[in-house]
Amino acid sequence: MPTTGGRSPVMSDVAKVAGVSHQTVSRVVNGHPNVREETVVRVRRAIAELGYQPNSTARALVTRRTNVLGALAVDTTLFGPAQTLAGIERAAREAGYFLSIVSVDDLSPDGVAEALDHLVQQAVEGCVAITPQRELAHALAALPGPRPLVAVEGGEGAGFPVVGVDQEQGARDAVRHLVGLGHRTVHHVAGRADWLEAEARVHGWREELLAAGHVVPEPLAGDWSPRSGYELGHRLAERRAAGEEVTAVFVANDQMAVGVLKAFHEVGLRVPDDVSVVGFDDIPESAYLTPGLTTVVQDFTRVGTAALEVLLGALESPGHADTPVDRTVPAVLRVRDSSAPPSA
Amino acid sequence: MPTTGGRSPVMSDVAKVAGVSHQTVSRVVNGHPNVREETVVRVRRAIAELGYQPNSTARALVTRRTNVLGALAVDTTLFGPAQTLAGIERAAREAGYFLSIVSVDDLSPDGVAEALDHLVQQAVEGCVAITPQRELAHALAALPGPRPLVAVEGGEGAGFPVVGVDQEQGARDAVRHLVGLGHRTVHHVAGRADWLEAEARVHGWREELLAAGHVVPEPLAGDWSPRSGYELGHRLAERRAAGEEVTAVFVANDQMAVGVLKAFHEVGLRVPDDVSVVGFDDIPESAYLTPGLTTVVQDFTRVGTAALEVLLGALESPGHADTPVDRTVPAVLRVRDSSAPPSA
DNA sequence: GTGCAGCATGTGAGCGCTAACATTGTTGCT
DNA sequence: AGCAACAATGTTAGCGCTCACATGCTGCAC
Repeated sequence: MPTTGGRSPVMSDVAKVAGVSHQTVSRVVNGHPNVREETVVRVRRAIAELGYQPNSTARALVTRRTNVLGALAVDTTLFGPAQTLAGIERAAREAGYFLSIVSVDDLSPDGVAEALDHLVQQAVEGCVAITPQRELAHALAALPGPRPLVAVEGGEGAGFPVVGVDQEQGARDAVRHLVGLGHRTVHHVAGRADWLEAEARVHGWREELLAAGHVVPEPLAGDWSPRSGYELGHRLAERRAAGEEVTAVFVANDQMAVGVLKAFHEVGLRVPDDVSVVGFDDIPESAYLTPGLTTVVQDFTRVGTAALEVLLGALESPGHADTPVDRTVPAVLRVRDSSAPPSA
Repeated sequence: MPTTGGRSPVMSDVAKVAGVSHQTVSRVVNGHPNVREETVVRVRRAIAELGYQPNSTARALVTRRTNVLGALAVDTTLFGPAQTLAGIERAAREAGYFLSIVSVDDLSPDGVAEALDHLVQQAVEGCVAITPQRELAHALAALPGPRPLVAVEGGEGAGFPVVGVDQEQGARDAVRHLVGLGHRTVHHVAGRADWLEAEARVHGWREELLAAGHVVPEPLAGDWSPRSGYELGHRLAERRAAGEEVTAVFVANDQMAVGVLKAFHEVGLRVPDDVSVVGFDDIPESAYLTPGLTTVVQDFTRVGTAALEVLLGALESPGHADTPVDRTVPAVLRVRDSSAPPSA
């Protein structure tokens, strides 16, 4: 058995064993035509014998293609971003790319710049950025960074394509559902004010209420966490106790809805008998809460896939990079037990 | 202003502008000593002027260090793996490494081999594998793949270090808590049978029950999902209706506990008055369920950090690779409202 | 003055690969 | 027969960088 003296075999080692030139080995490895079938077999055998692995670094140096895509993520402990990331990862792998991930916790321009730099240093060929916060989207648009870049969930008009779920439509569907059940107004527990998704949901909620000719109550500002939902749920209960009409609540995400449900339960408010509750996200637990939570489903996997599609498109035809195409995935209302007509 | 004729500037461009040799530029970039202060300044200025970015590929080719670590993840839509991954990512970045992620959905040897190959192709310097399933851990041990490798949450004795939470201790704490409250036995809704964590929790539960001299009921096999918790919750209620003593349940994760809670609620079983429920994971919702869920907290971030620590250790002293050190992070019981002494 | 550290810098080679061109031998067509 | 086209292979150069070594130069001891 031939040896390469301790170091891992390189192309010329294979060439020697197969009795050809290193270039022929390269041709076989890269599937070029015009190599005699018998030669291919010989080279393949030599590769197997030596356990040769092409050196992707050397290849990248000469081809100027690293085959690496970057992903900029925010808090991946949240349901949505984590799901989206998973979708991106799968799509990237299927397209033959590696995916390098950097998550950014520090939203200041410096923090974002550092994260982007990390990606640039790695010479990624393109990048998907999950940018649900306004601040992040702005920083991204202002900073130099990897290009082409596709934004997910926010940052319209910043000069790069944006892919995301139609938040506003989802919110309107939720409100329309409640109004359709006969509620004369719908309260809103909003997500973090600096999140674009929160803003879009507030907007959709308000517009739909306005369109229906209903009163628009003051929204309550939450932060996505169950805790804030719990606190605001109590606030809502107080409003009701004070005589305000509180028969339906649209909560900006399911985690906060969990808190709202608990608060209502504590003060003896029954859902949906006394108050209807509609959430957003459809986390796995939602169907099994008590009562089962009516919510708006976001297909995060599809968002991830779509984002990668757009990115790959930009990679293939760099000319089109200036004409950002926004891709929107529809949100779908899933009705369960937490929403019902108002009692009398 | 000097130009590089369209192409991005390389080291020799900087050298020309600064009036030094490319090697001196290299020294400045890499912070070598023995460069005159004035020269450093000149080179720095030239770098800034040209917007020079060192080519990491070329550097990697000659140094044989890619600065990339790999992460093999399973279903990142689950709470635990996603959290762990986030911890790994952060630790990797802080240590100056890039992190390339590949998630494996196909647990067959072929699927795992493909995922590993993806990492090897990329010439990662080391790899963290999240391996909660027995099958995955086995495939990993049998297959050639990136080395050094650190396993998270499973795969003891396979020849590489393992980092994880002490599942068994967590389970025992949960059971001891319930037994301490006066329950004469504790039922168990288990996780997916092919998961090592599920197995460890079953084991801990059984041992603790045995140690307390109590009856060990037949565990119910779930699959981590709220749905299975719901179904098995009903099964448990039937057992109770049939006269069996069901006053306490240890559920292998919080998501299933959500389903159990719903099932109990449907049949009029009050928690904790009629039955105590203890979960595992402490997902963000747990504190805000009704009632607040007593559960076992796993510090996933710490697991991720610890895994990377072990990996970096192995990277620095390859000699020690043969003496796998297992690192275990303790689990902590968090008592809330869903557990109480049995009634009468 | 000579010798020899030691600092500051330059020179050359080569990492492992692919692209471009050069070189054969083989075919087909006039 | 003669020449073009093409298939199969080899040869050379170079991607952008770092390493090892070579070269000057200063300063200081003898």
